[in-house]
Amino acid sequence: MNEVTRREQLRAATELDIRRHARELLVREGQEAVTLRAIARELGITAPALYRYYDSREDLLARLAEDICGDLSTELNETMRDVDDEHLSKVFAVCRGFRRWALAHPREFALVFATPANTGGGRPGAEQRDSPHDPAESTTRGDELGSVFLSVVGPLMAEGVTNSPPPSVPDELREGLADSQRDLATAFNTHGIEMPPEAVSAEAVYMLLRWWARLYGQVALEVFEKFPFDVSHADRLFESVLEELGRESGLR
Amino acid sequence: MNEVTRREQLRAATELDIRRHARELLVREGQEAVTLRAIARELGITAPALYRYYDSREDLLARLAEDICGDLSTELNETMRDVDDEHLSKVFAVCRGFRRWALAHPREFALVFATPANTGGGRPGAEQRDSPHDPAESTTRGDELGSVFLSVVGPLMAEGVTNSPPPSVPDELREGLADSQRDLATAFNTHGIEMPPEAVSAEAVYMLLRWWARLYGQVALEVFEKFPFDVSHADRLFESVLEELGRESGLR
DNA sequence: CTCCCGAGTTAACGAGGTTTACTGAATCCC
DNA sequence: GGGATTCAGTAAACCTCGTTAACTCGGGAG
Repeated sequence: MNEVTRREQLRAATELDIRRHARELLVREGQEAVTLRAIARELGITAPALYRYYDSREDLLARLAEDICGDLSTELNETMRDVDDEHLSKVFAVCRGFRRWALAHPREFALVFATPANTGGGRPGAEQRDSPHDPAESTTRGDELGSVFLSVVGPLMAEGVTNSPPPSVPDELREGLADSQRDLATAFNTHGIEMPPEAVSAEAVYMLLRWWARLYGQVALEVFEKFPFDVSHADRLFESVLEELGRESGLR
Repeated sequence: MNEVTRREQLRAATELDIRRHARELLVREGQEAVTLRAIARELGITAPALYRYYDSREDLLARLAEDICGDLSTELNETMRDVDDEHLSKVFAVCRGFRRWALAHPREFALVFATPANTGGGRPGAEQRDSPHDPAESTTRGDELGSVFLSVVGPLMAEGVTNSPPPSVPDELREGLADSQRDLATAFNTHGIEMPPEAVSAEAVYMLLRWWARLYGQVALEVFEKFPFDVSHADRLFESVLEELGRESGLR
């Protein structure tokens, strides 16, 4: 009744090895250095062998991106462990953790958060393939990261803290946010966070979007060094962004 | 006294052709499709011939990025022509124009605004090369875009409008902003915009940073489709970001 | 009329992704 | 247990790519 056969065990092991080495190459030398042949070389096998595990280089990179999301998730979760139970403290901790991670792993950040999502490049219908990996796993890892964010934002919404001063979402937007409210509510359910549906208000969604957009913008600009001039005081600038966000969201 | 010889004329023409075709490939099929051989093929020449014009593929891509900045600049300038003379209107117009352009040219956007800047990948000292192009031109095109933004922000600062309600820059930041104030002041000079030095206040710089970070974040998230859920109402969301920025900056 | 500069060519190298046909060992099933 | 089967891995090959080196050959300069 050994559900996991020896073959599957070995397979899983080398699969892990492949991604470990791929990851190392990505970190050390950048995305374009993540080469099937280079990975195979470091593993002591030949390049075509990798096709037993992945459909193509592109496929491998996509899987790598999922791994990265997973690792970022666990890192953020660890970060939050050492933080007091104030909801806002946790939100701040996650934001700071995200920034720290992005600055420490620029290449991973670029791969996961700034890669144009197949903008018309691929032939349509190139999505489905009956290929060597569990399709059930595919959505899991990517959403793991969302789970972290949700788990930190959820409590805020549940307590309705966000509504204390309504962030005044523009009327023209309110209607458009309805879809997102539904999406977010089901997301909470999916991730096992109990959430009264009325807590997912338009204001809450609007707040969430603002947080993400500003956090992302600030971090991406730092990672890509695309500020209009050198910002030597990036740390303090980031802190003031957080503070501002907290204030505007009616928190604390 | 014909300063521009026939040879130079031809050279400039094909150089333009090269970039035209490179650009087309970038737009149609993405960055990795911009291949020396592909460009040469479309031009009816052979790949090594391109080395008469560029040091390497990387060099060509860098030059392409500058071209793109230039085109974006002229597009933004044209956008602003049809806008009334209210400073705020112009700022909004530039922001909307930037977003429109980014959504219409995702690959160019990715190349120029979301490419990790050689993060330790290159060997140090690989910067200078005595190569086939005018070095005086190199800084010009990239700054052209900055010029557009400055030309629209400048008037605001000059009139001191931004100070009406001081955006309350945190004390810890004020000191760190001094460098940026100097940078910005010299940038105004460089771009031929007269600007009283006292107008480049810490508040003004802080405001500028916020505008850029939020504009960039919102646009990049849209381009890369990295919002946590589908935002069908992206247009209205963007408008509300602008409105919020205007309000927070004490404008109008 | 020469000489030469320089745009463009051909040939070649090494590296990359991917496919095809194969080997040989582990597994499965009777 | 033993043959059939599955499957990780190999070898060879194909095509594309960036880049270099050695050349051709025409227009401009003296």
